[in-house]
Amino acid sequence: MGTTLKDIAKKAEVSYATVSRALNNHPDVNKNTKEKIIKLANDMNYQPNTIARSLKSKKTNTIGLVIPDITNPFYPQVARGVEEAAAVSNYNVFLCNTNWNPEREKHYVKALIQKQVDGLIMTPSSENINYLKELLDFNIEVVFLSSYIPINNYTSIVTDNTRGMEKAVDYLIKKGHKKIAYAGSHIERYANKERLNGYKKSLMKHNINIDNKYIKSVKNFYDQRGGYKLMYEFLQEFKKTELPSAIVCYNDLLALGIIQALKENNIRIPEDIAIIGFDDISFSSLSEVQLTTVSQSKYEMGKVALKTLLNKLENGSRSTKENKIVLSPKLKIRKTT
Amino acid sequence: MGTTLKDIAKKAEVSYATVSRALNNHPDVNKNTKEKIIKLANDMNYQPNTIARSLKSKKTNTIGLVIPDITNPFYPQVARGVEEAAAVSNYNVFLCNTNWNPEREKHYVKALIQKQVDGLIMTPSSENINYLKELLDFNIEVVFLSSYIPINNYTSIVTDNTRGMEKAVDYLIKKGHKKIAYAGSHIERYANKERLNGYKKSLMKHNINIDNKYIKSVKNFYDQRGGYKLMYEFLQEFKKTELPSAIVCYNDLLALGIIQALKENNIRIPEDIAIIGFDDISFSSLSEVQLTTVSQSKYEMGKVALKTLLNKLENGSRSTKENKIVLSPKLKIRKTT
DNA sequence: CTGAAAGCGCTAACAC
DNA sequence: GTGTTAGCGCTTTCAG
Repeated sequence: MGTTLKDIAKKAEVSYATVSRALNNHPDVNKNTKEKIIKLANDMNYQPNTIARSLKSKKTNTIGLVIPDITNPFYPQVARGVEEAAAVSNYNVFLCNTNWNPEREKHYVKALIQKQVDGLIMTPSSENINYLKELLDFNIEVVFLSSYIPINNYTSIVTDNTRGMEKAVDYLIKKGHKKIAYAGSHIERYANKERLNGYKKSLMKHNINIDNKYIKSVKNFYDQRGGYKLMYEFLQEFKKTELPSAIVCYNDLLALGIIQALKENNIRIPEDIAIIGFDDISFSSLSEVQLTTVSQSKYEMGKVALKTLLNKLENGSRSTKENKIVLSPKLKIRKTT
Repeated sequence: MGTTLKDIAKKAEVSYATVSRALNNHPDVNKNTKEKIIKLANDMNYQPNTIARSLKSKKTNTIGLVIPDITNPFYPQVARGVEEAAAVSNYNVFLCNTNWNPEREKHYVKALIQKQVDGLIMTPSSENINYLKELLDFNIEVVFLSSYIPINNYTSIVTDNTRGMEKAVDYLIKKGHKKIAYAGSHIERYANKERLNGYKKSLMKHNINIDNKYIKSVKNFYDQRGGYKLMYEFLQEFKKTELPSAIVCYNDLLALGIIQALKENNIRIPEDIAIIGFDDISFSSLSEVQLTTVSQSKYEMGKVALKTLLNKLENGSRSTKENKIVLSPKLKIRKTT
């Protein structure tokens, strides 16, 4: 078993309160005894039991990171940002993969609350307000990631989705494209809606008709598989000459699936159809892929989320006035356009 | 503040010991009072403070996952395996990215110990025995991942690296390759050594001379950048005709970097040089990449690691007799060979 | 079946 | 400058 304060106190022949003080750099403690205690603590390889400390202080220096799927390459970057910033401030982070499953998510949030995490950073599996209000009815501090949840005193860290997608479409139009399709994901999700808005905004700005048959959304799988299936839907519905000349995608994973389907059908990229993704996951820049995409600052996003959360923890939830912190996306032009 | 046992006890007009019993399904508690208490607990949205419980029970149902870099696509899969298996058994997992930095690693391990994690799953930043003995001198249960550490009662979950690489080289030789190079990583690491052994084993088996100039290792970066630089070294050292006709790589990331360098030099894959990776990260199967590779069961590995750890926690460190649990790799033949 | 009380390891008033 | 003590929220003997 681990050494405790008492063990040290016994050896040092002082009360254990003194040991506590010595080890916590309290001003009022004799220099000699302090040194003696510190030496003893080192010798005995004393590790404070932070759980006991937390019980008293009501602070665990622990946060929960609740995300849908660490396997989507967007998240590891974010997680790294969260984690590194957390380490700097002496926090540890619980990783929870909800798998887009609200039941699992509830379970996780409960478990985290019971473990007394100081706060939560999450990309919720559902953005339904009532669901979230119920889920988070534990007066716990939460920062949302990549989801905008318009509840008072919660803040969300997001990329400017609309602007990002608008830039992408602007660029396509400048290159002469007229028939541009939008391949979306979770139809009701904030990020998807915003990106779709950006798409529409650009079209309108350029007096191009918004044609609903060019707007499609993935049903079940929010990764390559989804994009792949979605592209086949396009291929079935349209004659070759009616196919869009460009497709902007909700994210890179979808884009990759779409590209695969196109290749299988000997449709050239970008000559026949140009593709733009969103996220800029690491593999989009591979020489083989070279996907044009709207880049999100993933690492930065994680870092900002963590810092925002800590700020709230230290200064109260209203210390961050913004309900939304918006990061700027960048269009990265590569070989698929 | 959260509701506590006492709050419930007050309302229920019983002692809080009774509440504890009722909520923990103790046999000896009156059915009516039990129901009343459970109802009350629900109404008051009672969440047990597991930290207080842990202080008493000396068990936190928490483990630490210490890995070098969640950003390397090998790890998210493993992490998912760990995490999902953990969830099933009601454990939570702390994610720690060491960034291959032993100092950070020490810091993390200490923090985790202080947070009283029940055990650790780790891919250590260094496999030095003395380093690890010092690091883990806290009688804490540890399962190693993808690193084999020959210390009593510790167990390691690994892929059969030697066999995997051997298969890869066997296959190349069968296809007629004679000049096969090995692109390695951390020269002193277990996994690298084993893979290199597999490479040599196959060559010897087929009476092909082992030529040290065909064995190279990455220096600083264990990802694409490393492979990229390494390939340029090859290109500088050899005339075109002397270049190997195939390269087996320590992992997919290196392979990807090598491929990029080859493309830049207009060397065709697989016609001029065939490439085989190791890991089978998700992007290796992309239609653009189609990397032939030795596939590791990453998700499985995480799951097994977690289960092994729990087994040790429940039944003692010697309950897992194997010092090493070995998973079988599979050669996935795609388009780079 | 239920209550009283000790104690997990630590912090922080409060005395002296 | 140091010791005593209460208490964080919970579990678990021990009595009754």
